[in-house]
Amino acid sequence: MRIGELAERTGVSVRALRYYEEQGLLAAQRSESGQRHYEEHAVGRVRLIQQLYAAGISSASILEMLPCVVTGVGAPHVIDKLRGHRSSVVKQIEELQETLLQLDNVIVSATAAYETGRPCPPS
Amino acid sequence: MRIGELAERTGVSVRALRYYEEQGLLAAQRSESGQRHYEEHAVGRVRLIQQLYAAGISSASILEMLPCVVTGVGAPHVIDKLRGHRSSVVKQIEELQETLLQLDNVIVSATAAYETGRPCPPS
DNA sequence: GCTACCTCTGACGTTAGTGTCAGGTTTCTA
DNA sequence: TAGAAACCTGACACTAACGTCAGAGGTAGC
Repeated sequence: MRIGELAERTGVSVRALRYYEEQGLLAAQRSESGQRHYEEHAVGRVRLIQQLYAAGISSASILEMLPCVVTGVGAPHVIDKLRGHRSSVVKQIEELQETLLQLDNVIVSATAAYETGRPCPPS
Repeated sequence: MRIGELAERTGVSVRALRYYEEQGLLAAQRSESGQRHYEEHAVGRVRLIQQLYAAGISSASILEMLPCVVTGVGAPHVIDKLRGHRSSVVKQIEELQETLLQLDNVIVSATAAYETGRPCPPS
């Protein structure tokens, strides 16, 4: 498929896909005229990249661990890095859960305050 | 307390604290000479701001919802925004949990591959 | 073969949250 | 009271992941 279709199927912009290629994260075949052509599995790859980005992992780190993620084989130092990212993700989840509690707290009391007309500061 | 102490106690840089003030997120008393002085509760406020930033909420949004977070009173449209942020946080948590599973998967198979010498692609 | 749409490269712009530096004032400690 | 350390404003720098634009060429339906 061409870049536009990949963009549409993954929900990622064409610009972002070219950027991934620039960073070495996503390869493409080229037609004679220079247009990019992607295999089916590029869809999964793009989703994986997006997930890792969302986890706050930089493109340089993703680049380093991608072969390992794809092939399942990795040198010890790469595995160490993966473990490091793992614990950072765990930490992020914990922090977000705490934020969620705070937001809930605020939403409940603000809603109550509005409904009753009586301000009621969150605990 | 002065800005240096607040920075140390919150783990946030002096520069960042001044930036929060610039954005209207964090007020300070000023001494005659112009130095900032913070109350004790500024510590909690800074941590809250950091949490919201970590949840991907922009300073403009934080500014809008901060009075509500602090006082527990909010207009309906602010409460709506809070609910919007809440669901975005929930989504982030879910995505991070999925990422965690993927990382675990990779770590396990890469470790096994290294230990046995037999590459074993992740499922 | 015309038209509309897609794609190419290259380059500069954007946003957010700082880092850093300069040049000057204030506060603390010995 | 001197010197060190902390603080002030203002300004420019930086990073990351793109957005956007220009100008040119490629592709597909009729």
